[in-house]
Amino acid sequence: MVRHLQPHIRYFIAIAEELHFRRAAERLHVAQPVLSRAIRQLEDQLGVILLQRSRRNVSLTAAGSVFLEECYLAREAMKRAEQRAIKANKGESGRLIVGYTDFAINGVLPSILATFHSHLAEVSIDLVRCDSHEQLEAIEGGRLDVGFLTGPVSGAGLRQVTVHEAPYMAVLPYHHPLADLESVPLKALSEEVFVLGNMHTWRHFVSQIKALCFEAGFIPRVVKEAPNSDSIFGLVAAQMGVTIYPDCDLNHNRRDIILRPLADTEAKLITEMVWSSSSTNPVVARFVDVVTRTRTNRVPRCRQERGQ
Amino acid sequence: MVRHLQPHIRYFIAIAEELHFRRAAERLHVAQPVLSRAIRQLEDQLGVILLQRSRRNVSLTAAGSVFLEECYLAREAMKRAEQRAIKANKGESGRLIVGYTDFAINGVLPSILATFHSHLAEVSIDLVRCDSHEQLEAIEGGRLDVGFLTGPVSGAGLRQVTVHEAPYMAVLPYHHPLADLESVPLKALSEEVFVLGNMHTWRHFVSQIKALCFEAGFIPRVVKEAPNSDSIFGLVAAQMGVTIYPDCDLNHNRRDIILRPLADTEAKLITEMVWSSSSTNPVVARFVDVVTRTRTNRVPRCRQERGQ
DNA sequence: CACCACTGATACCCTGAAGGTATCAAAACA
DNA sequence: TGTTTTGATACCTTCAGGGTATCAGTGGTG
Repeated sequence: MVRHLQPHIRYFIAIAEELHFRRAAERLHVAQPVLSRAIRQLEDQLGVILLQRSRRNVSLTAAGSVFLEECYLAREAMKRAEQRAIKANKGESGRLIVGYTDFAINGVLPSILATFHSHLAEVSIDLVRCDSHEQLEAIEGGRLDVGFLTGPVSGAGLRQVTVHEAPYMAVLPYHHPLADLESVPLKALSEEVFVLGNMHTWRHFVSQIKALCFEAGFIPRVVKEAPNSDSIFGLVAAQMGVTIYPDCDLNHNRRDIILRPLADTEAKLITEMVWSSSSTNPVVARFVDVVTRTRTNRVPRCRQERGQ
Repeated sequence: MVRHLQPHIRYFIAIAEELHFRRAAERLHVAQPVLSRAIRQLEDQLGVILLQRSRRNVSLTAAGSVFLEECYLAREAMKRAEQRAIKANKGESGRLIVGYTDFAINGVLPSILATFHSHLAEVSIDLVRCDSHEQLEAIEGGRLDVGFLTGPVSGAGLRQVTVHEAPYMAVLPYHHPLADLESVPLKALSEEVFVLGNMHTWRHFVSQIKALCFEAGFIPRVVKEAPNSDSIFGLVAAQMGVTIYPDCDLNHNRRDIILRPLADTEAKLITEMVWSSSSTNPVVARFVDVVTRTRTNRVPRCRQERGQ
């Protein structure tokens, strides 16, 4: 144990507990005169008599009692400081700033965080809702420790692990003719009009959708851009158009839209956990470690059927 | 300001705040190399890198941030310890064990304590209900700081101040013939039977009542001994007898008994504040000081009349 | 009452931790 | 390329803090 309090304080505590200079000196492994002097100095500095000592008896004064209690608190505070620093160094304590997208928070992130919390309850996690490209900047700039964002990701100094892959689904209004099919060929959507997320916050995702359509041989006609998932689904339900969306929990809560797998593509929306390889925060390594080791537990999901 | 934390901690705090060794050194009035070494030693002792320092930049590691926060707490704890010790020495902080009797707690004590609390809120007062003679023993034995008890008091090493004098009153059942008088001569009670407190807890008080009667030329016939004030008044109301009781607030709350001043005596029940002249607790002196300086404010009391 | 055991305080010495000076090496910048 | 500025290193110095010897009351004991 490191000794961060002045020796005077340690000595005072020992003497106050023993109420005996020689015994306290033995306990502290110092010579008795050392204590006589230390207490005198302490009392001089404070201008307060702490110990009432006669030739035969040592007792605490009222001020000494008060000081002793407070010294205990200070000593505990100092011990705690050491221990927390050591734990923080091992990544077992501290703070972690985690970024997430809508896809992540509606997908795997909650269970990941719950798992991590059960492993290392002393780490406090700050969650920040942040678009994928903003997260990447923040991670590179050191403002974010870990990001959960839409891949693919490339960047020097970034490390990543895929935490989730969600197949793309066709999202159709309830009475749309294509909803009769078990699965929807991507090309079948070429004549449809699309509702998509706007380019500002959905940059990563929308450009992937567009690439997907391009590969299938058409350019999607976007009639509406929406800022968030609810708006997109609402507009589809309102028969403003169709859209393509990854298969995540969020979809299955609505009864006014139909989801169908895409037939002729294996493309998936990839959610990556990303962190900086130059990160100095040990909690990051710890977090990544826990997440990768427990990554296997996926939440099973049942297929939605139209009509009841 | 005394410096009770190891210099290392003070240095670490300064550097963490300045994030600059030279500036921190200036602020601390030490040479810069001192800080380089102190931090290295601190880090060695903890086994934790606290400051990430390149030739051009100093920044806190994650563990360093944690340690800094905890160091602040420890520093505050230590400052607080000093200040409380100094205050305790001046009697402005600390603990006071105060004894009281039923008469005191129903008389002047509440306002005295309220006044003291408004003067010195940092003193915590432990109140102990305790009979007069037990209080005297406890004060002499150092187990009690101040007592509020029934006088007169004599004892070497005891100091005292009279905080209240209450004239004795005749306490009569509601329909008692003597209740017709404005004031009751003590002798008129010589043929009555008495309800008094028992000798165990009411020793001081009962012996004074008996002395009073003896001076008036009779020995009171005690038919009932009761352990507390409520019992005494209840027994009087039940026409078991009369009693003599000091004039204090408690009396005036009952409608089934009548209080009349005693006509032919000036005797009063004296409540003394008593403390040990050898007391080492500065709070005692402070308390006594506050009480004696503000003793003048007595609570005025109106006379009770029979029959609405 | 003389004696002894034991207490905390004092006097004095010594060591090493902590502070100082000079300087270095790397980085940033003009 | 030279200059400035940074934290680190080497080495010297000093005094706070630790040690030993001893003192001076105190209380118990034969």
